Amino acid sequence: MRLSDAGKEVTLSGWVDATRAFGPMTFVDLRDRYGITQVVFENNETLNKQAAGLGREYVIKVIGTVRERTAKNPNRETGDIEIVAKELEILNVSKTPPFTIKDDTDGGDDIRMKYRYLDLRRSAIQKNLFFRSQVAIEVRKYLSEQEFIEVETPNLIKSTPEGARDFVVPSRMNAGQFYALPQSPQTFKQLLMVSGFDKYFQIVKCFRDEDLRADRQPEFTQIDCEMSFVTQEDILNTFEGLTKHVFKKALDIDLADFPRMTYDEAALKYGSDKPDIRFGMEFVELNDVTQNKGFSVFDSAELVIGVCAEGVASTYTNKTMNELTDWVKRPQIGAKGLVYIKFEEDGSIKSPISKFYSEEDLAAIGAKFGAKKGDVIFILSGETDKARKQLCELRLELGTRLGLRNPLEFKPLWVVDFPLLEWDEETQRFYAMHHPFTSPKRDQVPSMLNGDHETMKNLRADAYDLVLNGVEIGGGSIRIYDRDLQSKNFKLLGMTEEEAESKFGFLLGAFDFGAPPHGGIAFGFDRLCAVMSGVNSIRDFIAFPKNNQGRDVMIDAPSAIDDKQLEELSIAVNIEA
RNA sequence: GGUUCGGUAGUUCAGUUGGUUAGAAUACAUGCCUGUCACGCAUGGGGUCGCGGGUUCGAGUCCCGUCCGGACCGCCA
Repeated sequence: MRLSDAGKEVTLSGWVDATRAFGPMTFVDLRDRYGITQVVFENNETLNKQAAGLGREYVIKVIGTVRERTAKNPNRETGDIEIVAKELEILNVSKTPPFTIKDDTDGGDDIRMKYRYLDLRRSAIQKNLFFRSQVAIEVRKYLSEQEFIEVETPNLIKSTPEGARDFVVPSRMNAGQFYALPQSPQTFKQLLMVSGFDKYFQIVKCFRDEDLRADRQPEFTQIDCEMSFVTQEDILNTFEGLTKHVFKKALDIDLADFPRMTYDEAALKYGSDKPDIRFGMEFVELNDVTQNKGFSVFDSAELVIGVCAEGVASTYTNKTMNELTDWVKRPQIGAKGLVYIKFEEDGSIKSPISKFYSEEDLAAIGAKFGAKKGDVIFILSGETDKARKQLCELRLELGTRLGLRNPLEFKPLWVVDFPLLEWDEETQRFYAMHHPFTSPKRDQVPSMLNGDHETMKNLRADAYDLVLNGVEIGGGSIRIYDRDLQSKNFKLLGMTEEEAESKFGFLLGAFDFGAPPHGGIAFGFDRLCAVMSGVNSIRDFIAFPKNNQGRDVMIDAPSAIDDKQLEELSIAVNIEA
């Protein structure tokens, strides 16, 4: 209700957000999903008394007249008006809620989750769910216009212990056997391509029984898509279009064309397959200018690599340097130490390694970065992959400290040309980098069919990720659609022919009946909503999320089941007491 | 499996080197108040300091164990 409604008689229902009583008059803030409206009770002793007795979160219905206020409240959208009540009905009472239902609630995560239905009354969370709904609507609109068809695929499927752990569901009618919940509808959408649906999508729940994070839930939602008769280029264009459409409609932001970067380039420049390109600070390799100068740490390192932070020489004191050194030495990062070179404003160069390096040596290192007066270079060294990963973390931390990671600035990019396979030393076998249905690049098919071990390591796939602000929000690939190539891939992944047949026989069988070339992509829908809102945690974009331990503390799940249920399922629980 | 931070009033937190009866804000209750909107003022009730053990004359504080929550590493094709 706004000023234009003044004079109207209205009926308003909602929850009591707050009451302010002044003897003969009482103000009640009435809250519903549209906002908060002030109701005033005056000139009616009975009604006023009743209103003054209302508790927080009582559900009431008020009949009254909209009136322009004498004392307006510019901080509230409804602040120009109030409802002068002539009737009040208490529809329900409420206990005092355990935390305040405000945007800046006093409740901690724990108690908010336990009373999630109250937490969901807060406009901050409601806003997130409305946003999520809007994004879903825009996704459906865009894909429908492109002639995609939404098809539901089953949730009770077959366990495939490749990849993430499955959640399993025992079958009562098939004693001793289990369904698995899908980690993704991957094989079904490929079968839909074999069936000729051409362009498929589904906004779908997926399940993975792995440890959780702020941006990871055991059940989460994907925008799952697949297309036939397409190349990687077609897919990137289609879904870049989808992303732009959603940003325009939901946030009124026009995204520029997405840059593309190969996996190798991302590793080299950012030490990550999901680089945050809102800021520069690209890696520079320093082996040539740092080694053979007598500093044994660098001399013995496989890789010496650094980043340059601009203009921090004067503000980054010894204390800051010690802090950052401790930070990279934490077990989560695992660096042995941190070397810095300060290019002071007065032209001097300061560094803890200056006894090994002459002024010219240090200047030469600086030149590699184009370092100016006032800049600081941070250097890590060690085994190549580790050093890159550690420097990636440091770069992000420095970016955060320097305010270069504005959560409401959006810089998407495609990372392409992922390796097909990853060699695991421990188990002495290959794992699929994306998944076992991913196709190698077309020109690499012959080497995949005939190559040696080293060749396999270097195979590149038509696999791609959509990365937004350092977060992977989508990933996909062109699939194998040839039976022999798929069999070869399963074999490379350490599966015997029998295993491949029992796990994926249905798919291989389908490939015998005219499978079209196809490929697709899946977006993490919860994550997309969170990143678009500039938030790291996906929990407040999910109505009823689970905690770090995978528990729903509101309904107290998971929980034990009756012996009778166990018996029906032919299951015995075996827990050490 | 591991690292790390936390657990004190309904809630959010403070609590010094181990030392009197554990505090604040807010919420709640009662009373006053005709323009508040974080209303104000006054009064009041409210505590298994997560749990168990230990050290000590004495433990919210120190030690060990354990449970719970947050963030992270491993893991997440």
